[in-house]
Amino acid sequence: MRFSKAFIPTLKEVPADAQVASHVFMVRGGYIRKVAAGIYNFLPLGWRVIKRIEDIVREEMDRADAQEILMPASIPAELWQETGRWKKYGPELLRFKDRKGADFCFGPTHEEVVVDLVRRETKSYRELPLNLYQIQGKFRDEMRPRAGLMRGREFIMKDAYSFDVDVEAAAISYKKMYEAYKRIFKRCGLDFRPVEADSGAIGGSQSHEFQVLAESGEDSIVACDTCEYAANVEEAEHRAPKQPGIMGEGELETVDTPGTKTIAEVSEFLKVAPTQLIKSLVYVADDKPVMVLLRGDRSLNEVALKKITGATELFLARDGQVKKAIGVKPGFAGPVGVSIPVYADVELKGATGAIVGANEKDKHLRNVDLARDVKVTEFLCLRAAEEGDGCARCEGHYKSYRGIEVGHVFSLGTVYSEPMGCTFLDEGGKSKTMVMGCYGIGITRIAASAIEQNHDESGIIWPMSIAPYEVTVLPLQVKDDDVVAAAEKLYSELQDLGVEVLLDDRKERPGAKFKDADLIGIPLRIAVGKRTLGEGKLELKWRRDAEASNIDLDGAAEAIAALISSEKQALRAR
RNA sequence: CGGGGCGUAGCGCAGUCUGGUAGCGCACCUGGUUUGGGACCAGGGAGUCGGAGGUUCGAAUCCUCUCGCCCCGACCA
Repeated sequence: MRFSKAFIPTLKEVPADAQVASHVFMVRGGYIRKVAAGIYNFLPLGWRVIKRIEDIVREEMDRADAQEILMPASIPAELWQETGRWKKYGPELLRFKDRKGADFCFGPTHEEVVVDLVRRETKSYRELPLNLYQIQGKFRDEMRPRAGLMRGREFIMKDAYSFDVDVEAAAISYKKMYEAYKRIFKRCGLDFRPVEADSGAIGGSQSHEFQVLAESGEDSIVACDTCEYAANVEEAEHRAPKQPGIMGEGELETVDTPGTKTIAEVSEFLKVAPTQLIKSLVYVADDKPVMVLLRGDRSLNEVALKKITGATELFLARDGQVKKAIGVKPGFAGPVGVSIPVYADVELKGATGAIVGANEKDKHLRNVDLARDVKVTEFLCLRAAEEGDGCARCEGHYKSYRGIEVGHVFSLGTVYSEPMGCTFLDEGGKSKTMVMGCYGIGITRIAASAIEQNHDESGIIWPMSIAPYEVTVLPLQVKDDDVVAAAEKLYSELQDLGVEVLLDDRKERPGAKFKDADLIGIPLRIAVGKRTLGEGKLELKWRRDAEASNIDLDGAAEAIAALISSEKQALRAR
């Protein structure tokens, strides 16, 4: 492609609504333009990146025996009513009516449609396993779209659905997808971790998120420094401590703590560390109040509490509900003498000398001995994991990271196949329900996360595998015939070798071309200038490196093509 | 959905408090000089001041309503 003919509107200034690197550079580099909140145009460069990512995903999905189909974006409400999601899915589901007034939605995910397809066409165990996938625009009316392509409302997703005869077979399908995902993200040049995720209310047996490690990520994850264990902090288990988290001595006493409602205020007022306090939280689990005890500086792992209580709906109690349950508003709530179930974090087992709310306005209790003074229903691992905690699986310790979720694999069991009657006949002629899995990849989010992970102050640094072009050729003096001729020759030779090349033939000064090249982030840059041309050389620079080097003009195209293909091989082999 | 902020030329912003000819930088067009890290000079085109209503002799500016966008939070197969 010739830059002079290309639709690549680059910007010098940072758009006011962009905060994160991927958003800033994709707008400045002429990759995307906003149409509405969370909805974007993909310009030629942006679309080339998406297509390259899609190609990698297709290759690996096909290799894992999945078959590509395309389902509609518009889905009739009847299908969603069958599974009850028409009611359950909130305002995030974009609903609309056709001219006859029939309800439709713009599919945010396609379980219903694919199950409907498979239940009609697949009748025998001989046809299973079956794995169908599509790459398609999805719409989710997010409350708060943000950060460009990182969290959009309309976005491109690869979604796959597996159908198996039983749980064991489904586990094999799951594993195949898990392995395919690892290959996909590696080939995209991403530094990622598969992490254990909440399989929660949906009921499946397992679930993994694929998280790209990046400071700007929305998710918090912990990963063991010794073994392979990594998990979303919403979900992470951790090793119980050997010693109680709070120790002290003294007589149980009531102290006045006027107006101190938060942990910080109480610790400030009593001149003790927050670690000497016990945080008493009242939650409502399916309409029943429960109390949770944590050390003052910890936070709750809500998923763990959900599992323990078996509740499908769980939320922090409002002031009035707390008052009703234990007779005092939050701020002075405590576990001594309450009649609702009390779940304490294991860290508090054997705790003495703790400070808790007195269940009386403006009063706290000091020197509480949990064993002596509190009726604890159960000690459990309840707090959210933090950096430095002991690993649940080995003797290692956790490091914490921020992550961007680019993929999610999920075993669904029969959650959809059961209500929709997706069955088959087994060898004995008996009707059975298919066991499913679903597997998503955020195609557009991969593009954003690749930039989050690979950029500097000047712009993007694309991995070779997903870059819009593999090499850019810059003729530096457009009025010098020798320079132009050499650049044109190299350009056509590279094209003949099948290299994706962008020739910056614009009548710009060298500085402007360098700046745009850095911004756009094509991994290899060849500068054709009269300085080096006189010695029969071209200047070659990797976008990721600070220094350039010279290569011979003779055979340059072949040498460049070889560099590109070995770079791509390296990503595959990683 | 709660809190905060912003809508003025394609982009970034000033002007709004204190009503009185709509501005600056970048980008764009023309001409000239420049040419290895976003050149310079001269000239030029471009804005229903988000929208509707109101107050006023007069509204970008004051009032009411509304729409859009951004940030924080809550939420999120």
